[in-house]
Amino acid sequence: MENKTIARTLRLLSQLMELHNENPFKIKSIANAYFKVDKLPFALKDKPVEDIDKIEGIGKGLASKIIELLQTGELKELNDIIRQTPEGVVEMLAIKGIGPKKISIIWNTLGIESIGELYYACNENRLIEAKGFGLKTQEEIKNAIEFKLAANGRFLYAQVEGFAETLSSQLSAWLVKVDHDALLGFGGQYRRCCEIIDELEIVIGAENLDAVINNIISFGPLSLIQAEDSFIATTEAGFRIKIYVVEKSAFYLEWFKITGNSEHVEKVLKLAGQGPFINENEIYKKAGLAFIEPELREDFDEIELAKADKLPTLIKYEDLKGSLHNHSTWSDGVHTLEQMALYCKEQLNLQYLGICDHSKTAVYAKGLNEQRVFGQHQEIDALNEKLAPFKIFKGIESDILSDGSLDYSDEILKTFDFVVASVHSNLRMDEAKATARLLKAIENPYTTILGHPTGRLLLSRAGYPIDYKKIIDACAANKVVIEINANPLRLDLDWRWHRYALEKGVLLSVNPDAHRTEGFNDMHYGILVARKGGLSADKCLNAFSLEEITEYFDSKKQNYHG
DNA sequence: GCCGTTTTCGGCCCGACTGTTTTCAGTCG
Repeated sequence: MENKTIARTLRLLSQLMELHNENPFKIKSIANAYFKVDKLPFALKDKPVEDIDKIEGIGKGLASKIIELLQTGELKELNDIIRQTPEGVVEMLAIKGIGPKKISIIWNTLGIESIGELYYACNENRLIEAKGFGLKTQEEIKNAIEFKLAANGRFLYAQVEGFAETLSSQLSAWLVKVDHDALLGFGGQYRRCCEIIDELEIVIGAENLDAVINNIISFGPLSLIQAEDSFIATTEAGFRIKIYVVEKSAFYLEWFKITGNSEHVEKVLKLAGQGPFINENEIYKKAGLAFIEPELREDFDEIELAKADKLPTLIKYEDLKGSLHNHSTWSDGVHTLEQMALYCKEQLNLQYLGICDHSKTAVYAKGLNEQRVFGQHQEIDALNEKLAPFKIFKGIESDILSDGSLDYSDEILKTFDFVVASVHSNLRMDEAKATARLLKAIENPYTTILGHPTGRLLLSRAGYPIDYKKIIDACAANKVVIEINANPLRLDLDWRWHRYALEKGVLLSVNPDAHRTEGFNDMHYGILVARKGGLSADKCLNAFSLEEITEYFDSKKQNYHG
């Protein structure tokens, strides 16, 4: 069992114990163990069992729970407490904005045992009767439930990627037997690299149409059923798959049709006619357009750009020369500064690493006070000598406080090579307040990059509302770069605003926000949405070479060094 | 349930913010 699963199990146990009003200190140590396990730099399953209770925060009791999980895959204590809790009540733990204490009241005082009932109770104005609940809380719970329901059956790109690739190879292997020369391709949101996938669309171009159609129901990995124009299946997790089977000669047209959104497809076909087409290139050629990459087929402005042959050369992962905005053990990261740097240098062949640990306000994340900022800078200086020509830039992820100021004095701020300014607290501001707050941070001469601009967590939290145009215009005026936070849960700045930012001359940066070496991998997802947004390498800060970015940081510093 | 011992049980305690209170509890990052 992986650490992540163990950690999640412990978290669930602590939440359920809180729900059942058990000893708060006991709960706290289990919750603490969840954090500790989640941050371990090694896998518990590789550790001798007798060493587990030596880990800080894990004593005999927790060690035995962990060992039980490792050996049996289950935890009796958890199973017992789950049995004593209605399923719907356990599900409520996933609603943002309410925790175990509030759920306990909802369950035990109001007698509500499912999310559906809870939603109904909000509409009937019944929640405000309970102690500690008022109109605002009721409204907030209602909104959170609506958000959660809207996320039902929808998945992050990163969540379906592995499944999709496996399915693709299984289908290919199956096709080799049934129809050797068939063609296969993904379409829809997956091929367009959308951040959220509602449905996985696949097209098969069959040489032997009958053979494929008559046998596909027996394709083992999916329980397919025949629908009107396709074969459909839903996985246990609720993910929908749709497979279209067409004659091989119609494959490219069909592939094209299921790839772009309907407006894009309609507009291009109006120009191109009905085919047949030997490939997608020919469709665009006949339409008098330059080839449009699948990511761009959203009926944004790509057809006009293709007509004028002004499509951007989309950035590729290989264009990245460094990685900015990452964490280390100095704050809440799993790996040390040196491990993070070596990984970038040796595994990823990058030229530089920007380290941006949390600032002092983020106490929960071991944020750096002024003293520790100096300490980290000394370590960076030493590492830079050791690892040259590889370079670690001294950065910080400075909290944007409620009034828009950063949480260090100018004296400290000027000691950094660059500053990522991000919001981590007070996330429920209205648009006017949230925008004003960000504007003030953008106008701060020490701000180099605006971090995850809306604070959203895809499918889980909406993020605070902002006036995008005002924010982007201010970034242009103050030469502030906007982050594309590459964590698949964030992908924030949203790709729909990349084009506007680029038009205004704002640079973007694909930042993984890595908290461990594996986190750098998220840059792949950042690149996918950056391509979708129309980003080219020359407008991407971390595609700058070491020399170029050094110059960029230096010129930014002219703003306050005079 | 963990830790750290004055070695066998007492003390454990992020801070800001919000919404609910009328002094504080719950939630969050």
